[in-house]
Amino acid sequence: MAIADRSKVMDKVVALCKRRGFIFQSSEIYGGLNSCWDYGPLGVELKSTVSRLWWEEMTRKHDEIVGLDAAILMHPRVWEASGHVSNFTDPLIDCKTCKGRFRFDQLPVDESGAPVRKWRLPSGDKGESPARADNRYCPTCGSSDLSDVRQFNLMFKTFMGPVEESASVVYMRPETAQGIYVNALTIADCMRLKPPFGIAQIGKAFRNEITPGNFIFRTREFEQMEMQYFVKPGDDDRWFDFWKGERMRYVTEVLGLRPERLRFHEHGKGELAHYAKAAFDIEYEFPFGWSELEGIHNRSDFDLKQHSEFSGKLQAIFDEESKSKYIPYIIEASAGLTRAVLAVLVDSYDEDEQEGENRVIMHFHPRLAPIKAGVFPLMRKDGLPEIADELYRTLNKKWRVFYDQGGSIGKRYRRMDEIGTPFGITIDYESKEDHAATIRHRDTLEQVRVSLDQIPQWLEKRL
RNA sequence: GCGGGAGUAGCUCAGUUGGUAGAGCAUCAGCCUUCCAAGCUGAGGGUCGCGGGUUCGAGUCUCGUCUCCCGCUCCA
Repeated sequence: MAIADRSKVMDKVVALCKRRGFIFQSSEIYGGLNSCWDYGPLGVELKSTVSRLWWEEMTRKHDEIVGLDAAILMHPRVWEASGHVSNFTDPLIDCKTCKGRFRFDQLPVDESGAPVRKWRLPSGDKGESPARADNRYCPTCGSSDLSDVRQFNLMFKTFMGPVEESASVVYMRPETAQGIYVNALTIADCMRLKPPFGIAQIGKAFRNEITPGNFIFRTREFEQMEMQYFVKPGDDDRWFDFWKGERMRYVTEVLGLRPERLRFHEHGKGELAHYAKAAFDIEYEFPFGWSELEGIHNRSDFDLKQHSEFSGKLQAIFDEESKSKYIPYIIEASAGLTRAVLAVLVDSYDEDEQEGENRVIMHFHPRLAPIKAGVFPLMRKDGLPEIADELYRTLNKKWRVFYDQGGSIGKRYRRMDEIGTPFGITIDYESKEDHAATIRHRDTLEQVRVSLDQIPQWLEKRL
């Protein structure tokens, strides 16, 4: 069941995704576009299933969590308040000797002599252009043969309106969270919510990553599933722990990822981001190494304080007990949808080698499988296709089911194994007598005989 | 963005000193086949990543560009 060389799994999954219509490169007939991927018929089924399960997990299981779909383009001031304008703009330089790349402000300075090199720092968004003169060197190889400073802004810019003036510059959101923060009080009002309450959102975000890569793991256009939970200050630690537990349960029970490939990491004080009071990562062991799947953060009142200050409108909630206003704390559960899809793909991939034959199997949980069952007439004659076709039409009203009468029965099973279809339903000659079919299980290869009119219920129980 | 490697059919590849594109698998049609792929017959599919240049002629030489893989940063 296990694949000896897991490092090859990425390549195999990428190839499978292309071959069988899960995910392929954007604009491929024009040579492709770096870091952009299109989700094909099976990929979109898988992705939307993962996001639907997340949505149900949030908004159905918790009465106090409501949904939102905010615009991708937001007022530019939002990103000043959030800290993205200043923190997402990195001055970087390259070492010409060892080819390393570093942030300018993290380079060590040799104080022994008089300043030799004058640095021209590109102006930031606020128009500041600090000039500096000193002796910086490469922390790796010690060389002082360094490139000029270049400004990397991780936010995509675009223009609002037909005229490209700087006044109309807007950013594509680099995270979905801010859409929730700026609407939080409106939503609390119109839904009559008091802390603790949550707002869930699934949507695209854009980051001009310096180095995208690893298939859909890090892309410049990506999809997030975020739930921001608003609580009273003082309750935040308790809710932080609560959501840690909820999210750990989700990745194991709902996504069904193998426990041995999951680990949980609570950040120490030194590694916290500027907005976070506490952070907890859920990491998955991808073929390329341990990487973050999602994070739970205690963002304190940082975000709403910032928006209060920048907008001039206090983002606070009235507390009946104390008759005073307070800015709620935010516990954030932020997951990468496209990362979850990748984790499910590589976690499911398996090869079964017998006598030189190689069977590729995607062990999707039936709940996640893009196609739930294959319906096959054993022979393409003697009325078997008609029976199979009728069953197919019945089942396909409720689930995505695939009808196949081409090739030997074994070949049809393999085709379904490769795309992770959990059940193969075969109509044989006995079906004409007993009105039943054989259902073959993808993982166990067990076969059971189920009456034709019982099949919908039988499937229902297992999906 | 920088350094290294690569780009011929959906996939894996072949293509001889530059002479005008092939194989296997896959796909489709038909036949065969009574439960775990690759038996038979036939068919479709490539302006050789894209764009210039050299040449009578370029998959083959040259330049540019795009994309992918491996490192250097960042994070969902």
